[in-house]
Amino acid sequence: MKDIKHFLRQNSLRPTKQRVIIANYLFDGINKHVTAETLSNKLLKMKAGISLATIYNTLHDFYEKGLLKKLMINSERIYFDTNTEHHHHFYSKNDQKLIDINVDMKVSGLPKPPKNKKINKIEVLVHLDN
Amino acid sequence: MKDIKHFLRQNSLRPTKQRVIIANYLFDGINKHVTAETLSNKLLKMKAGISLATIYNTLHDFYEKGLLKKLMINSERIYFDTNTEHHHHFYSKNDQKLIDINVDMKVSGLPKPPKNKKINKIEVLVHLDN
DNA sequence: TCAATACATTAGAATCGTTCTAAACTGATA
DNA sequence: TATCAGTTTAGAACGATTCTAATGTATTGA
Ligand SMILES: [Mn+2]
Ligand SMILES: [Mn+2]
Ligand SMILES: [Zn+2]
Ligand SMILES: [Zn+2]
Repeated sequence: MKDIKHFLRQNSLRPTKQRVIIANYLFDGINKHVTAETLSNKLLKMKAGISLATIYNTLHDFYEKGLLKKLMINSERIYFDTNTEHHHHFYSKNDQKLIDINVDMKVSGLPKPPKNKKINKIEVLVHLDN
Repeated sequence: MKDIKHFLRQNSLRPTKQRVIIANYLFDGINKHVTAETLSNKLLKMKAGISLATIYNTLHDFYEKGLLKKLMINSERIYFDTNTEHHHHFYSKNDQKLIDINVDMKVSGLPKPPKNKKINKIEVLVHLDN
């Protein structure tokens, strides 16, 4: 992303020092799956001393503006996904890693949803061994 | 289940008062999705004064013996499923409820897994609106 | 330019589901 | 029935996340 400050402003987010650093990292063109912890570690390596509270705040702010997707994969932590298109994932529990599945998959044989409910979205999670 | 004590013994679990009550409820022939909290509430209504610690212990003991499946649907709580067959779910975030999808669904167009990894299982979660 | 102010950052406390600890209890066995 | 391994339990601890409230900063309009 060339002009992160402009990008943040466009999304009604003040381009603070912290948000610029985080947005520069997250939206560098390479899709990422981060947790508060993995992001914090990455920022520490970059010598960016951003508090955990701000990391949580920023992830949620970005999420609220639709810049990130939330993935509820396991009960231990929340993943945020920079790929906001509808897509599926490989998940390796072993190395706690997600990999995007961008090809168009089809689910067939789906039964009707229960009365008065309608399908919002279908999520396929492919668990990997090892 | 007719003989819960025998059933527990068969699974190398001592048929204690608490386990018998919980197993009688969980394995009554109707598949269930419970959390520690929903199970605790149900047991309270049945006037069974079983501590939360025991509820957690028992759910995990049953899980370890393969009598329950664990479902990591969201980051707020762990669901245990009495249906241990491979199957999929409708999930209503709104009423925090899971519904089994027992029909045989097919996922087509799945790409190859990454090098050195193989597919363990495919889980389809159908999110319901409302 | 520069207050005034609305918004953002932060350390640390609080929350909450879950796990751990260690003392009391009980089912299995002889 | 005594023994003891396995179980239950209250309450403490844990860990991810959220909250609080004090401090800092981006924005803006005079
Ligand atoms: Mn939890
Ligand atoms: Mn969490
Ligand atoms: Zn993704
Ligand atoms: Zn199920």
